[in-house]
Amino acid sequence: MTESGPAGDADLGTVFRALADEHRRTVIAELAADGSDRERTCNSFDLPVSKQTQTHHFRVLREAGLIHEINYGNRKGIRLRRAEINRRLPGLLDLLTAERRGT
Amino acid sequence: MTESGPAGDADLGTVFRALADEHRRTVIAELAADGSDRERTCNSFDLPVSKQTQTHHFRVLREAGLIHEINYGNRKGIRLRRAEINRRLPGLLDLLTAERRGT
DNA sequence: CTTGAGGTACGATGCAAGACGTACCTGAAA
DNA sequence: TTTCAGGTACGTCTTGCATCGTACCTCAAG
Repeated sequence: MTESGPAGDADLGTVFRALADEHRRTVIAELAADGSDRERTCNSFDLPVSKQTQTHHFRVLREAGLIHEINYGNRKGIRLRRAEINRRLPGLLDLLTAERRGT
Repeated sequence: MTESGPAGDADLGTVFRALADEHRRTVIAELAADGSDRERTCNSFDLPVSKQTQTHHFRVLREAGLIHEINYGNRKGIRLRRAEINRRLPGLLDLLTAERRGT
């Protein structure tokens, strides 16, 4: 239900708003930098915020269509929607990885 | 004197925050779509907000390093910083023009 | 079954941001 | 010089959002 974003109704404003936050940008940049696209846990990003706030951030990223969230009940898997992003917003991930590398 | 943004200290968060607003995104998209890069007036964008709010929006765009504002005293010229943007944030303008064309 | 770590739901809070009203400045044209 | 449209400055209102506290849920491991 309601898979919005790059793979759905792709609102560029929603995507930019999602990526305006440094924590969320860090998450996507890390995912984008790892070419293996393996599933990661929310915890593995070491965000310096409470878990409630993390829930919030990952939800924003999901609603922007940037990630998939796989629910296992008591834990959650995160996966970058690389293909959809590159198809609908080509160049976006490059911007993020470039910033992270300190261009 | 504080030329921030793509041509200066390029904070991607500031740029995304600037482009998260639909009015500002419209401005940049229109500028990007016009290859002639001619100078335009603030009025020529027909933003459905008051002139005070327009002043605000153009300031945000300037502080994000996306436009130049040429002050003539009682009127103002707007110019896209295309070269700097394409150098520091390649692909960004394409994302905006693509959205506007209804990709 | 109990425990505990990972997650969510809901509410509260503090702050940033969009929008406008009023007042004022600037310069071209009448 | 008077007028007036274009812009700015400042204050205010309202909305959105990042953050956290409290409470509850879920499942795997004892």
